[in-house]
Amino acid sequence: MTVSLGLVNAPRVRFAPAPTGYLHVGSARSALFNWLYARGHGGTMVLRIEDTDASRKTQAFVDAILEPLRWLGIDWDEGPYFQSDRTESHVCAVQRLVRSGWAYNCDLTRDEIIALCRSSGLPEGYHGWSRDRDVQDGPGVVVRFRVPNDQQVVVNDIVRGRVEFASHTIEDFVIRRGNGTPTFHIANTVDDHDMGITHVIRGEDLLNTTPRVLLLWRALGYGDPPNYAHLPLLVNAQRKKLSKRRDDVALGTYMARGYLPEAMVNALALLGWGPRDGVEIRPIAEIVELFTLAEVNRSPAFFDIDKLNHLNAAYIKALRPARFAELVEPYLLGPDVGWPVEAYRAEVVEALAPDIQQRISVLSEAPQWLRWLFVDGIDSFDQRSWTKAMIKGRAAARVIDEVAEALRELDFKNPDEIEAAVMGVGNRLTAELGSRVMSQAPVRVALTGHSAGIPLWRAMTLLGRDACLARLAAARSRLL
RNA sequence: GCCCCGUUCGUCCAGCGGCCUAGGACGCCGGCCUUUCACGCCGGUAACACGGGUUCGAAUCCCGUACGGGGUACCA
Repeated sequence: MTVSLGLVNAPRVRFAPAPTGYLHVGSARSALFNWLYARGHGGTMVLRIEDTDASRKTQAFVDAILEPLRWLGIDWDEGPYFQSDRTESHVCAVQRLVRSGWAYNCDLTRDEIIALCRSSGLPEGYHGWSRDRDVQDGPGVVVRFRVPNDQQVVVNDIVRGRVEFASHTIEDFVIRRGNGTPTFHIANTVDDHDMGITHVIRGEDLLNTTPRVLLLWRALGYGDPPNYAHLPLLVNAQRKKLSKRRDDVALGTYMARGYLPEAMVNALALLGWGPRDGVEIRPIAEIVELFTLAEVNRSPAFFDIDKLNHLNAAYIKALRPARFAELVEPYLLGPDVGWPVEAYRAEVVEALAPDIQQRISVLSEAPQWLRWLFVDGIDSFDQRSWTKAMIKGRAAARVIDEVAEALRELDFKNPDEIEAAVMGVGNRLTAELGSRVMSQAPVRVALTGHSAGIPLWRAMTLLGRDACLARLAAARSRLL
């Protein structure tokens, strides 16, 4: 391998996901930490798809990884390379190991291995059974690595420090399957070497495989191995490693729900690491600057959706109205949004943007705050809101009648006039009836179907006089 | 079983031998603002797993125990 002199110290990292059909938040975090390290050190980020069996080298599987990475803004300088394209090199390495005596053939099945353990009284496992049997290669015959008997294999982990493994606890693992394909260990070793990887940054679940790679590395005469950094796992509320089945781990679902990539990346960066100054919400450029691998935690982190929501809400609030309107549009034009697409008006959404931005934490919550604006009339009232404002609220019918009367006079250009009219009714009735009458509540429910919403006067200006009067009348008729 | 890793508020993070009466953030609770809901602001709740060392001094270093997790495949 040749390395140009000026770049000798520039690190090369790699993100090496298996194509499983989607990108996992844990993988995304690994990708991010690799990326942070590379970007912070003028390094190179290599993307390598670990499709050892090649059956998953399809555009769909690859896109399922690349698209979320691009969305997050995690870019790469080389690749994607495909492990399946490099099978020849891997097999070559296996052959070299066989020739040099570091690896040998084995034709034992799982059952035979178990039987051997039983009959010899050894604990279950592979005890070098075929080491000296001189098995001939052929179909179904695997190649195993001859793990040295009494050696300490040391992993100098940037995150965890020195981790030692006694080689006798590692069994002679398979490096080439019975069908001739290389396994993860050998492929990884050869690829990391050939690609000049200087730092392997990945999840702690791979820590135990590292001594094997180190052993292979040495047997292959590769020289100094890469540096390793094993990140703490991301776990669920039960403190188990995030799993596809149990947990909500696909990046795509977060994308779809309306999390902003900036917020997602910011949140991911805070899992297993934190800036010393305690400032959590900050631009990625600053995180790149502050991030160091040695500061990464050693204990598992729970991926807390509440925290994510908080970050996302903060990022949404910070959006300029025009930008917010642009980003939220797909959510307001969705199929089950509840109003016809023709009703949608982008300029109104932009005008209301600040009102919506402060009320939602994910973009997909936007429609519920704007429904009243785009529907033809209120077809369903929120039950609790109706009960409170119309039934329990005092004098709802009179409020509606008098507000409608007052509104007829207005041109609806000025929200202040509308406010004065509605509040005037409330104050008048309060004086007349001798106890507080809230005029805003029934009006709001009549016009929007809900007791919670954006400032009423603004909403009414947008609705216009005719719509307001019609909705007031419709609600009023339900009160009889 | 064996191997490896870990353990600071419910959660995430800070703390790298004295600045700790342990700090920030999320959540939760209370208050202020407000004739809606929010936002914002103010305040509160709540943690160094346990036991031994080392040291003048330990959340910080060492050992052990407990608990949690990961790995233990012809998955990666």
